Amino acid sequence: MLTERQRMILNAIIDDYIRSAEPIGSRSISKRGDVGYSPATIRNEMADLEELGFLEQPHTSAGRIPSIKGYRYYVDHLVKLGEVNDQDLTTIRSFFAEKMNQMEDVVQHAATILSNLTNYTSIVLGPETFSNSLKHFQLVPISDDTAVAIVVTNTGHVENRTISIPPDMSMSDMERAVNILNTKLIGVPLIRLKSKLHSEVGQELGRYVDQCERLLNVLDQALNSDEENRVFLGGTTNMLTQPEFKDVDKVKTLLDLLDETPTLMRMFSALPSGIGVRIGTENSHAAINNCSLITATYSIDGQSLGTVGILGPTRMDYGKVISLLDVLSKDMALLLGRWYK
Amino acid sequence: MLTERQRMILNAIIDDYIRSAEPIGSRSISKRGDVGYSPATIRNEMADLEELGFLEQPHTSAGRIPSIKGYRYYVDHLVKLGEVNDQDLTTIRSFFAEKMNQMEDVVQHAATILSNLTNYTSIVLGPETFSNSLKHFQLVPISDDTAVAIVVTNTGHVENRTISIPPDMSMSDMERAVNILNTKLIGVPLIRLKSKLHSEVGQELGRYVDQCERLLNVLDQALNSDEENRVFLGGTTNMLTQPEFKDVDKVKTLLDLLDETPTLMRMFSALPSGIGVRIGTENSHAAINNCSLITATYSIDGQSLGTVGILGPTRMDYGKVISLLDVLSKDMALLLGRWYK
DNA sequence: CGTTAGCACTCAATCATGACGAGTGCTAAT
DNA sequence: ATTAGCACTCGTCATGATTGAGTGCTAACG
Repeated sequence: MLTERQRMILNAIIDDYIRSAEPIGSRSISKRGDVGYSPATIRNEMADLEELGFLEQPHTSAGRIPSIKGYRYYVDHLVKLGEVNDQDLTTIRSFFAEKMNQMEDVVQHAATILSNLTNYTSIVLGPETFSNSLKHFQLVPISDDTAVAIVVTNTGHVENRTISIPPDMSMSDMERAVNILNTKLIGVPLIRLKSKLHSEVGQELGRYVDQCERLLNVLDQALNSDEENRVFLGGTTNMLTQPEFKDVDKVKTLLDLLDETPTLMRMFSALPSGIGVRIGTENSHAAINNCSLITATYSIDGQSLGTVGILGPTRMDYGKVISLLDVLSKDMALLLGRWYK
Repeated sequence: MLTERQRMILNAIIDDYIRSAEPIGSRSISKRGDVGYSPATIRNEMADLEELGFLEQPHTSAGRIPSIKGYRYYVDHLVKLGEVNDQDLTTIRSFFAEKMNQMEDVVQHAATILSNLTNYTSIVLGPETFSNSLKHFQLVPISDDTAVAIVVTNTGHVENRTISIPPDMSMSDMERAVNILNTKLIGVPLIRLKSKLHSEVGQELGRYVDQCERLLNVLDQALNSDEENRVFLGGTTNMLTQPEFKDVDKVKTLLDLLDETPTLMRMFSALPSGIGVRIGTENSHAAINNCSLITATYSIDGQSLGTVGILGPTRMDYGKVISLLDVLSKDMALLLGRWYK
């Protein structure tokens, strides 16, 4: 489809544009060591590339900038995935070497590292919990009519809710209820917990415990695990250093989007496993139509758990980011293994 | 110190400036219904007020804007604390009416309400936990060599950490250890937990349990309660709508500050109880030298627990914000009472 | 004597103008 | 097929004139 020379020129333009953020002229390409043609020749090729839709011209007498299609071709055929910088690698390793005693720490760390190394914004989706199974359930009373319900999953994830104890419920009733719940529900995936609670456990519980229904209702409500806490961000302000965000209004729409956890969750739910690249308008959400989102899923024993992602301007260092995400997603999976064995 | 008329004019200027964000001229003050003087008279008074340091002039032929000193005087003597808007009040009440089953939810809600109603940024410091006492301690093993340590306080606050189980430690040893810890440590304030762990419990534990030291070390490390999670923000992007933040660089320094939880904690640690107003350079941190921070502590049974705050431009609706914070801090204390009785 | 009308003055903001330069497209020469 | 040369386009920047909001001062007024 494209001649070798066209590919070379396209590649050069995009590389330069990624660095400079300014339209690239024929002269500057010609002057690069690796292209042995005069500006005029380059110009001809550039005109062709524009006609084919790979380049755009902001205005008549300006240089060319890559179009979405151009970036897409670059990512699919041209970009070379360099090794990750040695220095970056040691940064990752030393950052991860810290003793972390919560899964959330690992995920937040990953987000921070990513944004630090790239100067873009990182979005990391922590391990999903709904496929975890119940490991331990407990009620700790903290006053006459309130208690804390604690749920521990097989991965060590802990959730807690304050619930109201139905009046007239005795201590012994509560203990009995907890015992029944534990024997009946351990090993059940969280996602099936609610239905199982009502269908099977309900009757059993009713036999031994008064006020059973009210307790069930309260628990029912408490078991809505909050998926929203899975999203971790890093370097949200890095975008402000990019020239494409000189304008405060653009910044605001972007930052507002980043604040909307549910929207982010939805964005990440429809991603391919492995590396995924969404360029500009390929993103469904209008607020990031001049951004690119690169994602990589991480998995343990073949089961995909979550996603690490980098959001940057379309003019983004694809090569670096892709290889970085690749390395980091694997390192992260390794680290999370501690909770998953 | 100031004549009645001067106070009146100063008040008018600040009120108008808060609304318009633009230097106020003598003519516009004169045209207001409540001031019965010609522009010339106003000008004379304005010149005096400037000489006294209450007003500033951006440049010779512009109107006047309030100085820090002017705002200070306004806050101390002039501002009238209106009733909170009825509509706002119902917003608060209905927002808080939702059933919330975690203390953090209440605090996050408060931050959200505040930023929504004011269009400024809210910073809320949740209840401190270090004066809480231990209610319940537990270890839940999740694999051969890891377990989750769970700490529940008397206020229902739950913290959890993943710890490594020393090899060769038996299940029964662990159970025994947990029992000892529970009997010895319940009721002890978190802040004294670590020292007590080593001094008193250590020996007792050593008698019954092997590997006691290693277990203690692991626990020791796990008990570093993270004070950082006390900070909740709302409406961080609201600032971007303020004309004083048209400039992306200013936005960045501000947002970077808001990301630094430890700095925020330090800022909030030196606040007066009750309502506090810090105007412009009265704030220690350079990044908010053109902002004002208004704070209100909330307390239960006379004990101050945390702080709600609003960060806005110095040109901020002090009257509205102060009365709003006053109402909200009390409502919030009421709601938190559930966990504190 | 306090208040106000009038007037000269200042200065930021706005807009039109023109020079500049980076870059293009086309054509003709190599 | 490649390239040198040239006319042309258009955004950027500096310049200068214009406008208008606002001031300070002075003299007149009640």
